[in-house]
Amino acid sequence: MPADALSQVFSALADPTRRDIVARLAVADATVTELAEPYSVSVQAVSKHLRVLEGAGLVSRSRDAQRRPVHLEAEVFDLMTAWIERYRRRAEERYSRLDALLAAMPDAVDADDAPAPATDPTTQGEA
Amino acid sequence: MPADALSQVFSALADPTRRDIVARLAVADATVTELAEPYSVSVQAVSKHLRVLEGAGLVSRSRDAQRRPVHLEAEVFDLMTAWIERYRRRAEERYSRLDALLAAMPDAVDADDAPAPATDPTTQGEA
DNA sequence: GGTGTGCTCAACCGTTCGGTTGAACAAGGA
DNA sequence: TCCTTGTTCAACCGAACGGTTGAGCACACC
Repeated sequence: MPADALSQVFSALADPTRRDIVARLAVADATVTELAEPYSVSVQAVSKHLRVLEGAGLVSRSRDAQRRPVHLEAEVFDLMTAWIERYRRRAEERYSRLDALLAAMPDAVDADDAPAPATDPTTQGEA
Repeated sequence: MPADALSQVFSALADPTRRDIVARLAVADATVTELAEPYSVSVQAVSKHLRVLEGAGLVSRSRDAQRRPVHLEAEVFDLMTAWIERYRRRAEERYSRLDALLAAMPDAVDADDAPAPATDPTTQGEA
């Protein structure tokens, strides 16, 4: 079962080796052995990492004789950015609202006790 | 061993339940039982999720009698955004360069064969 | 055709992960 | 004081993860 796209992308990037691979692919396409060279793991391990990255849509592979050049696909990044921005923005709006609230009632408000007016219950779930 | 910050954040958000928790915390702070209510898992499981989110710095917890209100910390998002933007931008630059290259030499260039000029070897690793 | 190279498939291994249940702790309310 | 509520701790379980080694496949080169 392929899990949702966002989960795949985040979990693909949760591994430092995979992030480093992405970083290197951002400067140039590379083959599996080229990618494996700087690490102290087997080529097979890197091949597995690439399969994960490909599954997440972060990377694509073409054919060049025996070689399988790996190419970074930048579009998927937008998926993450969209998710992140959505909730960051919301959180920030909430702070502004809290600031306004605190400004409006200048005494006796314990910040930890705010009952949270729940202003925007729409579009709550992501799925 | 606490793993690097970026790995923790990405891996924390790789779980759909945890992402949903973040989404809900973006609209208002909540206690553990409140957060657990909509899901079909035990409160303990949610408590574990929160520990992961806290470890990643995505969330903070205060005290209110027996309750432990959970609060979304928006700053960590910047860490991810910075990483993502860095490599997305690089990849896009590379496409522009490739476009320019292809425009400059209108014949006989096999895109898959580019030997990768390694334009910016500095700041290659992230750690 | 045979050999070497690049890569993947398959099986296995130890660790981590998400979940469970059961017990414990902490604090307010009767 | 006892009880209930909110939360965490501890032990356990099955599945997934990151890694290994060994075999196999696909293709270029001699």
